[in-house]
Amino acid sequence: MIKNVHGNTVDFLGEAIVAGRYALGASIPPEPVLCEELGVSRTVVRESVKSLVAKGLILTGPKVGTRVLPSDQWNWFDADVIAWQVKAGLTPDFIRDLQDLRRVVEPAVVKLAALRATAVDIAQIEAAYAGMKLAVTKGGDYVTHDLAFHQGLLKASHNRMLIQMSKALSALLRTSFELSTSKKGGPAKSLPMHRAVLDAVIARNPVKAERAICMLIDGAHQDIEQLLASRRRLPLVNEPALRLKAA
Amino acid sequence: MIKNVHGNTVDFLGEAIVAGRYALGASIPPEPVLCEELGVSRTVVRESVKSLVAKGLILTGPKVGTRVLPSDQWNWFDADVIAWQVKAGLTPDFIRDLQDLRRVVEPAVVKLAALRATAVDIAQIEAAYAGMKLAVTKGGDYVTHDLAFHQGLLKASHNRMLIQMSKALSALLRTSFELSTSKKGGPAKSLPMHRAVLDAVIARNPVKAERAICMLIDGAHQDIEQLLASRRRLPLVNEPALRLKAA
DNA sequence: ATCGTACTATCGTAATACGATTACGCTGCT
DNA sequence: AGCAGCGTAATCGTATTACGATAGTACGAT
Repeated sequence: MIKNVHGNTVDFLGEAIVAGRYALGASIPPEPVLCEELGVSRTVVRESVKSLVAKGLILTGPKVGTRVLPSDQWNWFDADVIAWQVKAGLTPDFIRDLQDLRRVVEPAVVKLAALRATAVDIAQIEAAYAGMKLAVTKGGDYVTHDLAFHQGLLKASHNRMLIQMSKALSALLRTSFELSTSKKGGPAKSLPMHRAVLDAVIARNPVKAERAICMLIDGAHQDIEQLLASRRRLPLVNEPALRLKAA
Repeated sequence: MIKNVHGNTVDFLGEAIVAGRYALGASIPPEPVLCEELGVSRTVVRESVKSLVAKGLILTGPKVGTRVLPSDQWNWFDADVIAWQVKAGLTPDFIRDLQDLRRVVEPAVVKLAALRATAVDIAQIEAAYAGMKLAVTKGGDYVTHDLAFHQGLLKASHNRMLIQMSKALSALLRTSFELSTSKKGGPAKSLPMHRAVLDAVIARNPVKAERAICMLIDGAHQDIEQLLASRRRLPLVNEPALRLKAA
């Protein structure tokens, strides 16, 4: 996936930082060194650094260099930051945070969606559900439609802040699904629960919708807990990935 | 407040975009034009643009120029974006979104805080409460300590995602307070409610804590609704603010 | 031993040049 | 006259060089 020099550089540095390859001190190599290591001009390095500053990952200053900020100052709802964390390996802490978030947000979202969903919103969610159903009966990509389903709910809440969480929740859902497949009948079991949520939203019944989504979440919650219990260590990606320009 | 050329440029462009001064089309002037208008080099303009891209406000491409993205793709949890929105004027939509968020997040946060707060967390919240009390009895800055109180609760939830919302919620709290002052006895009335929340957290009683914070939120909610009802138009900031370097 | 000053590493900004990409308009064909 | 293919130009992307600004560090003076 070759985008451009800037994008590659941002990704490289972002991944490295999120993966913890640089300590929190005043660690990152000075700009000229990065230029040489990555084989790009200082222009690109600087613009990339600015992007990372904008995402709250680092801090720069004359002579102080470029230092990594504590992770609680990072923009954890930024799509790139999440992607880098996912690529670097989902730490138990991160998953736990995401689970908290989901248990907080999704019930509230479906309540709002039940109150505010437009016909278009519902049509989109219905389409996603159809895709899920098809994937179960005829085989196919279940997770994509599952994500679309939940994203549709987010959108139907008509709240910009809540919609922001889409990327974060997707990361969790994808992980949760990743192991649901290994268990037989995961999708088949969760399908009717999704239907129940959608029906409650269509019926404009917030209470019912909330109950339904909670059942869904609890199921996934158990799966995740099993996952965390089973594999103590999560996979880490380690790639040299220097020389961005070539390829 | 003079930071540096880059910071000023980002702020200028960010404010302009958030304030809606550029339409959604392919609107923003080309880089050379911005250079001349702002009196800065292209280097600065480009780095600033990259920062805004990183925050999801704009999108760039050769020949297509720099176009503003729809606001639901912006990083609404970014501190800068929120600051720009606040400065540009809190639209009713924005306040409504924030209120939704608060009603969703804060109850969940205090429940988690009641379970997870450390002695240090509680000490910090207690200090904030002391500040609030002092402000009420002897006069002083109430809102700062109020913000510290809620921020302390966020931190005590020990969830990175939830902590992120601090900046957003602060914007709402500050607004909510802005008019509580105009009403007599606002702080005096809210003080015991804060105490109740803190006591419940110390007692490690999530249910009680949630009930207490809900009362607090409902009070603020009513204030805000009054505000929205009373003034149909909210103040907008309009400043030419060209020539960033001078001053 | 402590304070102050000079030094130097590192980022900040500017200016210029050229390459890459793509929207737009033109030309030529049907 | 309408459409398709191609060329052109506008605009961003990247590289290079140069110098200014800042802040940490070390040395020297008191």
